[in-house]
Amino acid sequence: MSIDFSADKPIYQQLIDRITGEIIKGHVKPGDKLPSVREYAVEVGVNANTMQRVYKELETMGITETKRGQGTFVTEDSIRLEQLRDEVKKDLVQSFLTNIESLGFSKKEIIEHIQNGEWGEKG
Amino acid sequence: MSIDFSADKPIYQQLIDRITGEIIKGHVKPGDKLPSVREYAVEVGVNANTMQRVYKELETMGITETKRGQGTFVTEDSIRLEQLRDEVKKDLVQSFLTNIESLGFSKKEIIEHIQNGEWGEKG
Amino acid sequence: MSIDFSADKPIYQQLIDRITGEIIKGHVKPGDKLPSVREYAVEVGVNANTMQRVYKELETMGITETKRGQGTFVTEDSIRLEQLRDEVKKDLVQSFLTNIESLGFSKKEIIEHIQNGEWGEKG
Amino acid sequence: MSIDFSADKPIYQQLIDRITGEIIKGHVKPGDKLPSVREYAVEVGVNANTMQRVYKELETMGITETKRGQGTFVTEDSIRLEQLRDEVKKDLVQSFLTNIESLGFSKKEIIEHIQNGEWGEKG
DNA sequence: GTGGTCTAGACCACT
DNA sequence: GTGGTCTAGACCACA
Repeated sequence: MSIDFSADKPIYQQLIDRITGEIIKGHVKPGDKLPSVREYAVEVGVNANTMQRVYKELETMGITETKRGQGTFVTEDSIRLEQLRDEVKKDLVQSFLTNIESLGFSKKEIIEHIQNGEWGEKG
Repeated sequence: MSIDFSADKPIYQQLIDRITGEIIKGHVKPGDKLPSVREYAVEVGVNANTMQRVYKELETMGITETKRGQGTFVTEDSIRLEQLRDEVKKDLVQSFLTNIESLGFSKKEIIEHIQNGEWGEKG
Repeated sequence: MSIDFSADKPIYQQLIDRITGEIIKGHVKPGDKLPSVREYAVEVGVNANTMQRVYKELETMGITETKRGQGTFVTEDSIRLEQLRDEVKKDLVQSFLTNIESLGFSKKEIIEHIQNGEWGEKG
Repeated sequence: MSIDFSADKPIYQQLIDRITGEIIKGHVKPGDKLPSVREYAVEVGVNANTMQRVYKELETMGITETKRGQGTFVTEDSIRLEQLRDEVKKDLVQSFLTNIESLGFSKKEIIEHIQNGEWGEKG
């Protein structure tokens, strides 16, 4: 939930993932207004420049739209959001499988490990 | 199988993963001698210092042992190698699940995607 | 206090020992920021790569944490620092005793020599 | 007792320490004949060149004497052997104290640790 | 020949 | 500015 400043994953990427996650989960809906850059930066304790970059990338990805003078909003293009969801899922799985392979594990073994694991929702 | 010089993952990490993978797969066995630093560096087309770093890291991980003037050998401590396998698997899955969660996907949905995907054994 | 460029012990190891010592002595405290790699390198007169290696090793040992773009900090995990102190002390004494033994001295004789010696507090 | 091929201390140095130790302990006496280079090399499983170096350094140190055609003998100069004992002891303690200091421990604390330790002869 | 250390200098991503 | 990676090339100790 919180930002890990020592992680290998860049802070801005962690923030992109978090916001993307909120949208995927439906906690944030198409047309919703995001906090201002400064507000959000203060909230999570990062530099405003970092948050600026996050918003910029989100807009580049077509996830948000900026209305001058009004702020940043989640796009109302729900088809785009569906695309986003699929893209993200595909990338996630693809890079995971690449890792599995290069490290010498079989897909079967790993899936079993995930299913038997003691994490999260038991889904 | 080969090194991606433009990937986000550093070359030396790719090499560590590769060698670790070879050991996990059993292609390289306890007590086996690895190629010399310079030899291996030439083989994969990286600088000798980069390969040196890879070997050093492997030794720190307890995977290899160096006999001065003779070369670098995979440890004969097969218990350590079993540990290694488990650690690597656990880390792999753990970080994947963290990603899934922060991006708002359910474990169930992702596993289905992996199983139905067009990768790996069906690839 | 200063670096011996012609010692048998590598420069980077001397630097690790020095920083570790500063922490053990309490001159550097949990959460303190270390000088930047380049800054410190200039200060002691070594190459930046050498210092980079020192910092990397310290991080691997769990003594420091790096916040990207901000610098390197002593871990705030004071339990880890206590562990460190004990580990270092144990290793120090253990390797000394191994030496004593292989060279054929008794522990008693050596301790007497240390206590009567012209070093340290009496120096 | 045995040679550690993966240790940080060079094999030849380990062997010098061992032989020196045997003399200090009195297991090997002034005038005693040492095994031939080849014999000894086979016995401990090292390269003959390595053992050659060991014998050469011992002679340089004035500990042994070579009689052509007869072999290598521990010097009968018992004053030299006493000197040797003292030199070795002094070096040992000196380097230990240097380490203690650079790592931020007090002499007192370390001696207590040695005395309370669960090693060796309890001497 | 083998690993290990160090330098000099370049380039990159992140904040 | 901060840490991180990589190259090229030199030099060293060890077996």
